[in-house]
Amino acid sequence: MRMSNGPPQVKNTAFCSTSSLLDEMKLLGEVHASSAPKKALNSELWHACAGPLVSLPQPGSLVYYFPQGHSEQVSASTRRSANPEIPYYPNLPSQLLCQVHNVTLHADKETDEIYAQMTLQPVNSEADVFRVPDFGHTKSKQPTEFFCKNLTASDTSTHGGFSVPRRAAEKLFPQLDYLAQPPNQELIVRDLHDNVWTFRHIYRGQPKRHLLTTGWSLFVGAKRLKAGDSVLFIRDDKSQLLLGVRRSNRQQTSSPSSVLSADSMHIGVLAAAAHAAANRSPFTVYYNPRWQCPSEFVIPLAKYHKAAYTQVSIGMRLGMMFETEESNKRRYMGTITGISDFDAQRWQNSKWRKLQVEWDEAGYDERPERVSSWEIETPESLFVFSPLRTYTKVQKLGSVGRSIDVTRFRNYDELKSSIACMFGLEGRLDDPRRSEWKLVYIDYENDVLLVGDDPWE
Amino acid sequence: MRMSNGPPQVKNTAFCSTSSLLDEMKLLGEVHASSAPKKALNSELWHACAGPLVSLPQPGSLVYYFPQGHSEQVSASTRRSANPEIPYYPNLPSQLLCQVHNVTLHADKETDEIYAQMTLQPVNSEADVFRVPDFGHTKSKQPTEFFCKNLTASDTSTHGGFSVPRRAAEKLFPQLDYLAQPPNQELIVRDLHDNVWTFRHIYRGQPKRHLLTTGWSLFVGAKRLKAGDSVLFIRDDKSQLLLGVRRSNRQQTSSPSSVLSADSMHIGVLAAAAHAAANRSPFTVYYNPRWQCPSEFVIPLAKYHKAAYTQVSIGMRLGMMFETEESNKRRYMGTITGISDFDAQRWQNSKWRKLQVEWDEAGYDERPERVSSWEIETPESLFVFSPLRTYTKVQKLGSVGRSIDVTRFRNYDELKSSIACMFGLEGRLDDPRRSEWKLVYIDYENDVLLVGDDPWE
DNA sequence: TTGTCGGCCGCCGGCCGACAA
DNA sequence: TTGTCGGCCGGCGGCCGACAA
Repeated sequence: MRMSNGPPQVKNTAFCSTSSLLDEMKLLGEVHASSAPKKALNSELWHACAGPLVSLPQPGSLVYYFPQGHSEQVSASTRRSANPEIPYYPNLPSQLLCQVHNVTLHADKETDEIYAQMTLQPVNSEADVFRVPDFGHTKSKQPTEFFCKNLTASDTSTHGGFSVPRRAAEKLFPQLDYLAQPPNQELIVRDLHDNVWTFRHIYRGQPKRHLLTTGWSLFVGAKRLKAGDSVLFIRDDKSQLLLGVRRSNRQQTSSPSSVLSADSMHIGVLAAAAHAAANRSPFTVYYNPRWQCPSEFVIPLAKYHKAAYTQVSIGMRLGMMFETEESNKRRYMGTITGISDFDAQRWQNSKWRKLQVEWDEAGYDERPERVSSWEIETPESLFVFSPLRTYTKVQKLGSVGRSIDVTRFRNYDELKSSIACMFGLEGRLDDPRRSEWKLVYIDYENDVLLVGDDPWE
Repeated sequence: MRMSNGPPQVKNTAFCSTSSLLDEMKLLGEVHASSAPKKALNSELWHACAGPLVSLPQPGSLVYYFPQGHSEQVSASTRRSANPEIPYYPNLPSQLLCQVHNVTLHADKETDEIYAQMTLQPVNSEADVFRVPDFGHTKSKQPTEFFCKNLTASDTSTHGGFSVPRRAAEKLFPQLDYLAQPPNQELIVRDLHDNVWTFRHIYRGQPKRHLLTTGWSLFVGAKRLKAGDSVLFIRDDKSQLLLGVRRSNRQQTSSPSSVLSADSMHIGVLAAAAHAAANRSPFTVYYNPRWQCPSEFVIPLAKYHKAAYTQVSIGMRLGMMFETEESNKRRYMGTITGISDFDAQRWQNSKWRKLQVEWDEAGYDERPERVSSWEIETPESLFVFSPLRTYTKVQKLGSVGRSIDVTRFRNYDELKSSIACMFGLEGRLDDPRRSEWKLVYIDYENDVLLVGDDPWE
């Protein structure tokens, strides 16, 4: 990583930009356009719409910002890759250490497409960190009271209503009075924009099933849902029903902007970051998790450091999580076939998409040919002691595991021997035949390491 | 105006960027996204939708590009004015002499909102001009076979069809067979995207009137038209019917971009222009004529020079054209109350919006407090020999006038005496009582000066 | 000349169980 | 368990002239 030196008056500018930052924070509580005050979007619902793989950095935390990744998002939006003739910004490193100042959740009024706005402030090192007050922003994980259904032709046709999967209705909806003839109730549900939708929920037919009838077609029409799109329901902490929409990839419109040319947008990304880097002043980015190239370009430091613990080499096997069409996680396996600069011309020695991968399953459904080291799991990064296919279960381990602070360790060996000591497993961690402790898993988002045996077996 | 000096190897870079420009031109014939080949939009229809006040520069011509104006368009789109903390580009002058390389017409697939894409190449002076081949692009004026109607509640309700103003039906639609009972026909009409719409045109009712019935509601639904929006019909050179849409100002949605922050967009505008200026390389801008701040930021040289001929001073009367709610031109009168830098901090000595104006009619309907000298008409710039209120008629004079090349003259006096000489009017042009030649009018778009008497009186 | 309304008719939106995947 | 279909009923989409601005 290239480090750019801050100007001599770093302290001063940092102070200036901090006060303007606070102004900005006040503004953020208010409106984007000048209309009625806007409530913050429901975080659980936002994350449910975002899918299981999307996580956002915590306000106050440190991240690396990758201009290349940001530029890729612009390319995906404009459907034009960056013009090679746009100017160079020699003072802009390929990764920029930043403190996250705030993260706000948004959704497009028209399409319900979710995105996040982040304000990042470049810092020289962790020592520079200005502690921002905690605005009560808590990490929101994928809700457990959740279901997501891919809409069928029947669900979206004008001919009928919505067929509710049985488990979903029983887990999420208020209990029906099954003695009534027929059993039915009125559901009151809110979407991301806090619009209220009411649906008639009825249990009828031969055989019996749960259906949403009256009110459903209004919703389909308003959101312009098509077969293949998904709807999801969650119950929030006040056990209010909420619903969201995920459009199929095919449905992604994202018409080219009529505001700014693709070139100017790419230049804007780079110039804004370069200016912020030079002055240590905050800058604002939007992150659209559900677009074609879903690589995050704001990487939490802990997640980034994971990659530093791991040695990768050509021929090494790797796993990587993707979202399935049914909105679940699924790990795809592959082999590292090359390690090189993704863009040797413009971003020499950048860590962005440095690894070339050949995927075991060459589905027409596109997986990237190039990935970054922090996106993948390697045998070492996962401390493999058991077959890879069981890992998804481990990620549900949570409470039965034990945790230690990963950041205390300077390298993999220190970490490993400390784990072994902690659990009385000296010498046994490296031996795949001793399987009392089958699984070890790092939860990078929470900076903790979980150890436990497989509770499912 | 500040002039920035080109680098020593100007010739070289100019050559390089020219060849890339030709590549770009080839690309422009193809698609924006990678789908089926796209036909060029109908220019007459585009201009009809744009309204009577919008004109675009000719490919190959010289213009001044104003970064401030471009930035204002971004502000209008994001509804956020430029952050004062965005970086300075000391090498970017407030106006940039450019050659227009191409102009392509576009319309948003979703909203039919029109916009134009222009590629501009900065040049040092007129001598630098690289003559681009003429792609047969001809200037398209407001079509004469044209009508535009503001939609009423009845027009857009689901209850009925569209009431066609009588003159419009008789001038534009194919003649009905008035012997039929009732007289009716099927109209086949295309929109900007070349979609075909068919309407039943019927002449019925008591008293008789022209109506569009079957097919109309589909169109209203698809375009999401509301009362207050306008539709317009034109007949092209092959006497095909075309129709377009103009949304009411109230209806302008333009939700904030989820791609780039407003700051990054503003920076992108400035950095792209600065880079293009430094390298004399082409850059691309989008111009959205129908947005809130409709000031053009790409000004034809002839129009710009007009302002140089004219002296403005505080207290001077001025006229300026605006579009009325009925999509007609209307001149509003005002008084110059100040002449000063619009943004003395960032754009010192810029000519952009240098004039402060107090308008005679302080309608709630917003007219700008500040304008640029080339946007206005002053008594001198119009060579006033007759009351202002007749000028709109003169602009229809066209063929009965005579023309001379305005650009030959270095100042107003030279121009005036040459006109006088040309028409044998020495000494009489300045005398308001000698009225054989009542009116003199400059058609800035065509670089010609028209002289004639008022054919309407 | 043309905007809005009441009247009226027929199509399709929408609720139902049958049936099969 | 749930996707699709045929049946069937009623509300509203949509065509009409009356009437008035």
